[in-house]
Formats: sequence, C-alpha cells, structure tokens
Amino acid sequence: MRARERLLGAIEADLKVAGMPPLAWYDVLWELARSQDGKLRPYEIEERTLLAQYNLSRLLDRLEREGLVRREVFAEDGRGRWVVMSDAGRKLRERMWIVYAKSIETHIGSKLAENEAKTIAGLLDRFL
Amino acid sequence: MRARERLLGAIEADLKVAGMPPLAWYDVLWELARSQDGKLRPYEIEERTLLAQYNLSRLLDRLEREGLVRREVFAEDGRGRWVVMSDAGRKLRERMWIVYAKSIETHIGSKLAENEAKTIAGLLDRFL
DNA sequence: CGATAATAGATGCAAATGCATTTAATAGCG
DNA sequence: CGCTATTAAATGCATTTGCATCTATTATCG
Repeated sequence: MRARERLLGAIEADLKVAGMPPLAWYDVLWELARSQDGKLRPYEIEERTLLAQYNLSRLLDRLEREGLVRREVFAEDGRGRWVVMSDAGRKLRERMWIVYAKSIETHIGSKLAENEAKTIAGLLDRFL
Repeated sequence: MRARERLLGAIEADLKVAGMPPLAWYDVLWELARSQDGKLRPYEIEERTLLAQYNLSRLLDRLEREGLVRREVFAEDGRGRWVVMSDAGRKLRERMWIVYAKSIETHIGSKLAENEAKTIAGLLDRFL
C-alpha cells in the first residue's frame, strides 16, 4: 500500500510537472488505443480500468469536453454507447506516454531487475 | 496497482458492511495507539500515514467531531498541536481491528505463504 | 404479448480531495 | 534586537468522488 502510494505520487507529480493530465486519463486513452477500432463501450473501459461506473461516466464527460473522445450511439443496444477515441486523444496519449515511460523507468525500472519484477508480478497476480 | 485497487476495495467493503468508518481513520488511530502516550503531532501522523497535510487536518476535524481524538496545545511550540487519542478512539480502533484483521486474512493471508509475503515486502521496500 | 426484472449509463447532492493561500509562531541572520 | 525566512497547521474555493437514484432500454417468463 505504501509503495503504491509513493510510486503513484511520484508518477503523477512527473506528469503534472510536464503539464499533463492525471494518470486516469491515460488509462482510459490507453484502453481505447489498444482496442480493435479505437472504441469501447463504457462498461468495457470500466472493467479494464477498475474505475467505478459513475466515476468513469464523469471522466468521459471531461475527456469529451477536451475533445479526446466522443460518445456515439451503439446501434445494437439502445442503452449502450460507443466511446470513440479522437485524433487529439491519440496524440495526447502518445505525448503522455513519453513522460509516463520515463517516469516508470526512473521510479520502478531502475530499482528492480527483470526477474524481481516478474516475481512481484507473479505473486500480486493472485489478487486479480 | 491493480492488486492494491482490488484489495483495498475488498477491505474497505468489509469495513463498511460491518458499519465501520474508512481505513484512513484506522491508520490514524493506529499510529496514535502505538505511539508512546497515545498522542502525536499532526506532522508526525502525516509522515507515518503519507496523508497530505490538508487532508490530515480535515480528517482530524472529523475524528475530533466524533470524539475519537482531541487537539491539545503543544507547549514547546505555539504553532504545534498534540493530537490525543480518547478512550472512544481506542475502543473504536480495537473494534475496527477485529474486522480488519479478518479481512486481511481472508483477502491476503490465505493467498500467500509466509515466505511469499516476505518476498513481496522485501522487494516493495525498495520504493520506500 | 404484457408485466416485471435486469442492465447501461447518467445525474443530483453530500462528502472528500487538491491547490493555493492564510494565520500564527519560531528560527536565523545581519 | 529587529527583520526576513521558515515552519505548523488551518481554510476558502474548485474539482472529484461516493452514494443513491433515475431514465431509457432490453431480457425474461408466465
């Protein structure tokens, strides 16, 4: 818990210094970027990011307001929506990644050997 | 990050079901309980819990409002305060611990062997 | 088919958080 | 000593979160 606190704090701070939005934005943009067509249903993003439904709904409001995604109708089910990534969204994710990757390397990569990282990942995987 | 998300969510949920306040309350009460005289300066709690200064200040407002702690003058430095644990605070921490301990065992203890837990702790310690 | 239940997502309101700044007091230095 | 810088803690205001509920739509089952 403490390690996560420290790491997340350090990484968010790096993003902020670089004038970037919070990590949660990245998480959503990343899930969209690596999805088939750059679009997902809100509940899919929810599952993948572990964001609460109401928090995601409002996060999407913010992303939409910034022109990073847009919500489109999902024809097969009138209750659903598509969340579609825009070009601006793709661009921002790439710019964020440059900062984020460096931050990961600084705060994590440089402190763990490959096999140690694998050990942690293997053990923590039991909780997922 | 995900493991922490899941675990914390599960533990907070257990506390809530048992009618207990959030884990942050426990953290503060625990630091007080294990301190010398059941009292600490706000900045000491801040260091130990990693809570932000302004968040702690307001958390203490809530704890004080519930009669779990009280703020007293710190004679040696007029800027400082003592945060003193009350009997109700001690009692609550104990009751929380019953739920919390069970929750830890259920969600963590039962999934890791002693040596595995030590391995994780040893590796994550690099980030502190 | 029609009524009831379930699901996807949005939203009003209260509480918590983040940020910048304030207040009050002590420390440090010429 | 007096002035400026620093520190401890609190606070006003904007943003975000949590909770409960709502709306709209689809699924289920007699």
